[in-house]
Amino acid sequence: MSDQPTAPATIEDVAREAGVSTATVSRALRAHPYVADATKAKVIEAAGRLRYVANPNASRLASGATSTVGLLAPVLTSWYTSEVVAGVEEVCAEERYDLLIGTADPEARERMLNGETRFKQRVDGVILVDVMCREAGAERLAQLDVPVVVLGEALHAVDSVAIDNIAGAALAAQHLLQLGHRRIAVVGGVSDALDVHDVPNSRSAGFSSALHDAGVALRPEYVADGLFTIEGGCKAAHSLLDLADPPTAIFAMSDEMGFGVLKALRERGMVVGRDMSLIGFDDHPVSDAVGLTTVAQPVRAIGRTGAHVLLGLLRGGTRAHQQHMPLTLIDRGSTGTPPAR
Amino acid sequence: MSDQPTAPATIEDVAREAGVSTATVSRALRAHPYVADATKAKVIEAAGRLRYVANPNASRLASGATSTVGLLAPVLTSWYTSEVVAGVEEVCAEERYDLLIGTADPEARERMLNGETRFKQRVDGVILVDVMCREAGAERLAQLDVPVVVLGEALHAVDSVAIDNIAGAALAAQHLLQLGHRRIAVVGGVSDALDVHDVPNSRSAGFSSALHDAGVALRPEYVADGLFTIEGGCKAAHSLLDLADPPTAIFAMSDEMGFGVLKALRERGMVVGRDMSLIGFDDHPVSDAVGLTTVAQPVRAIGRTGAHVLLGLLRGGTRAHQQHMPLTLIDRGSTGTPPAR
DNA sequence: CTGAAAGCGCTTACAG
DNA sequence: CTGAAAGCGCTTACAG
Repeated sequence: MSDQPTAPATIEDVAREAGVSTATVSRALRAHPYVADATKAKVIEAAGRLRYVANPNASRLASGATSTVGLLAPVLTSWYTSEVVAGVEEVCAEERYDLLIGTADPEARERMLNGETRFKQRVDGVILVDVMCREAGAERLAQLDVPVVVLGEALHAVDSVAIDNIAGAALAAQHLLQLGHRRIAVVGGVSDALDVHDVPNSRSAGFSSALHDAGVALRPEYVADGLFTIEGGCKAAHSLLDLADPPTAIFAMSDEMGFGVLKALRERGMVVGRDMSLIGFDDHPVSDAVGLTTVAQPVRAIGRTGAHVLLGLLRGGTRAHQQHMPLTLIDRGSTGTPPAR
Repeated sequence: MSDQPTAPATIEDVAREAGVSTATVSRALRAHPYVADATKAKVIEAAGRLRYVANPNASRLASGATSTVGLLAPVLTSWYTSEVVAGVEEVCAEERYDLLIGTADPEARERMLNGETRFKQRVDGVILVDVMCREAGAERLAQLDVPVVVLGEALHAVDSVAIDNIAGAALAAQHLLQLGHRRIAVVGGVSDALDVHDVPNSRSAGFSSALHDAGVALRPEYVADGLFTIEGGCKAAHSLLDLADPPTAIFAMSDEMGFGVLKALRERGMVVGRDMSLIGFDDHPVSDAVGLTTVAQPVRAIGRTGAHVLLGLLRGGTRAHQQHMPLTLIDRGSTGTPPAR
């Protein structure tokens, strides 16, 4: 009857309180079948009275399951990653899984691929965000003793959730073409991979092939590296504007590079949408404020879907393979018809 | 000698391999004193050969420590929070603590204050980010059986790491006053608390008292609610600009509200820094791109410091009490002298 | 449907 | 400095 503020209640306390064995308590509390309804009610009632919560370390040790999902990402602070993480966290919380987060510096990534990770014995499954492991890396991931889901990159050897970057870039291209642009530039990033499935390469491929389909060639001097940063986008835009025959429209492969382009335009006294058309990619939360037209991707949904795919695997489901999330173009006025020459 | 890809090595395997007891393995691997150097070397060598990693659930169950830090925040996706989380994560990784993240919806917050949380028995200590528990809540937190550190709000009953919001807002006020502004408005947020220590109230207090010290009154009609969102900042700015006698300068209590103000100015064809001076608060990563003058706070350092304070407590250190992080004004040109009437 | 008992893989007094 | 043994708090065959 007396409050015992120290030492949380154990399963034995509950068993005693309910007048059953600890085995029965364990079964009753986890909705295990074959427990008489009356018994179950008694146990739940006793557990509630004692504010009993099973010690996760003990149950994990005994059962062998960790009830924890590991999440590895290169940076946590980008808008994209934090949104994905939030989606994963939501689902994990709903499904009563813990989320263990690790930062994926190159070494951590390599260790992960080798199976010797900080996650060892700590997690039931792993979600990789924007780690870019390529198909070769995916094959090594598939050998791991825990299921893995990769987010942001479409893969075959392991389950993945991604967007169709080729189609997304084509969407941007078609929008600019429809407005009448022909001198169209791209601000993107150089990739170390030849793989068309990585982000810069596939957006680049989708964009240039859409131009090509319309009979417009992507001139080599219209391709500038923006490093996927705001500052890089700014510099890239300046270099494009310094050309003898500058473009009338720019596709920035990310909204953040697009912000840099906006900065460059402002520095030159140019008005976006009139003197220069600009379209981004992502739908960053700031894009609405600055009026940036963009190809929107459902970032939080990517995180949620990834978590659901992984939890499905953990529950013995079959592989979901590649999931492609939908893209939509949002016109905010940063694009317009090309200015008269 | 043969590779056993299944079943990770246990402490018994290592003990056998090294020819010692499991107790000695346990001591040797955790740099426990009183282990002969030769023995220790033998054990470390054997553990390495077997790729042994102690099962965290077993060691936690046996030792009673979780080696895990819990982090609770209302939203994970704001730039501010994700940056703080990244700082906490860095330190936790360095110090070999796991990080367990939870979202602090109002109910979770209340449960936390009551000590019945998802973190129960899972963590050795808790970090609260932007939860706004006030001194009364802090006193309840102090009763918890684990140490707690609060970030973003200066408190007495528990350790806290925050900035001096009053001084920061004064910094902004002085900057505008120096430029010659007298008709100065504030875009902030209404607070449900009377407490001068919460963010909107203290920034508001610091700002108006700095104006007052210069003999300038903050007119009631120059105070607008921006809801701490981009959209809210935009609407607030429009309402200020619709006044018969509009201000010549605006202090936005957050950079994101500042972005909204920028949007409103653009919508009205006004040029920031010339037609209207604007200063924000935070130093959001986009602020550099849009040229927003702001009061910068060291967000990642807040996270890192908070983690260090908590780990110090976990290691038996004494309370660190309030930590105030430094603020700096960054002039990016969105402020200028008032326009001639 | 329920219980007694073994076992999960560590850590830590307690002896020596 | 080291080992035998108890114990951390659960889960889960195995019987019944």
